[in-house]
Amino acid sequence: MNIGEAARGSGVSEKMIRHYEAIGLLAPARQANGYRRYAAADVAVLRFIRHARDLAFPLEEVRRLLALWQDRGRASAEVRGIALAHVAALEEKAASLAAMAASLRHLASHCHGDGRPECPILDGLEGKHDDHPAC
Amino acid sequence: MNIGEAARGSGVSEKMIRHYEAIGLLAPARQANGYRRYAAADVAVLRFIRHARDLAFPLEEVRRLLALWQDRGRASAEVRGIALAHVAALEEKAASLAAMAASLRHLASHCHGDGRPECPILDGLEGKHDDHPAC
DNA sequence: TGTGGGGTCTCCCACTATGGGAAGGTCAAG
DNA sequence: CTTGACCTTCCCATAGTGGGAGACCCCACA
Repeated sequence: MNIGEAARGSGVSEKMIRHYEAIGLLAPARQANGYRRYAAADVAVLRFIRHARDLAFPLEEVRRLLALWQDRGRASAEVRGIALAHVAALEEKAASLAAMAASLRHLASHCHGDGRPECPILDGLEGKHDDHPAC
Repeated sequence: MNIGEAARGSGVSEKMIRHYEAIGLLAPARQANGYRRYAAADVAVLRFIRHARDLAFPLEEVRRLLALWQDRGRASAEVRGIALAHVAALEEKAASLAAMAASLRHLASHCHGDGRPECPILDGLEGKHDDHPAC
């Protein structure tokens, strides 16, 4: 099948399919006219990549997971190690974002939000209350 | 003061100070020799930017906040609107990352993580259990 | 036979935000 | 006058995705 059908079958855009090929994640065959030809196995690889990306694995980790996936004799311990490290990274980033949200929400909670110019949010960004960070 | 002192005084790297100038967030004076000269007000602007960036405001929103900050007659309602929209965006992203972490952790919890090749994590990425997504 | 339209090819550029590094000018202290 | 710290501009890189241009390829339809 051609790239369009592979895209529809995998849920990966044509652009990204070409990109993944360019960085060596897959190597589809070529037809006489230069078109890429995708076998069912290629589409499976694309789906694997998409699922890994849906979990926000960086492409370099996708590459490692893909290699392990295609290695019949791999030890599941290695996969698990990658996965748990990524879980930790995700949780850390989520916590960091949640902390920012909480801190900004706290600032906003002190802001009247009316037509007047007084604004504790801007004061906070300015650093006015650096001496009273807790409140 | 020169850029180095402004950097130390604001916590913003020289590189980024020049970048912020290039995109029009501040406009320091120039000395005869071509060096940038920063007044205390410029450093205050840089600190404001840094605090906004610490809360992950995109630079385009920093620009709007900066304009409001420097506008004596602004309505705090507009600031509050920007801030709360950003809080919502942060919380949404945090929730999304937390969901990914939970889902990957769930996969990993079924993985022995020993020397054997069986690996539910890779199976999940492959999409093997698309018919039993709940478990 | 010609034409239109849809698919595909390769390139280049854009985005966000940050940093590295090169090649060169400036200035103060020794 | 040299040395070293500081400053300048300019180019490149990162990660992942998309947009678009200009050029083929192929098939159907008139």
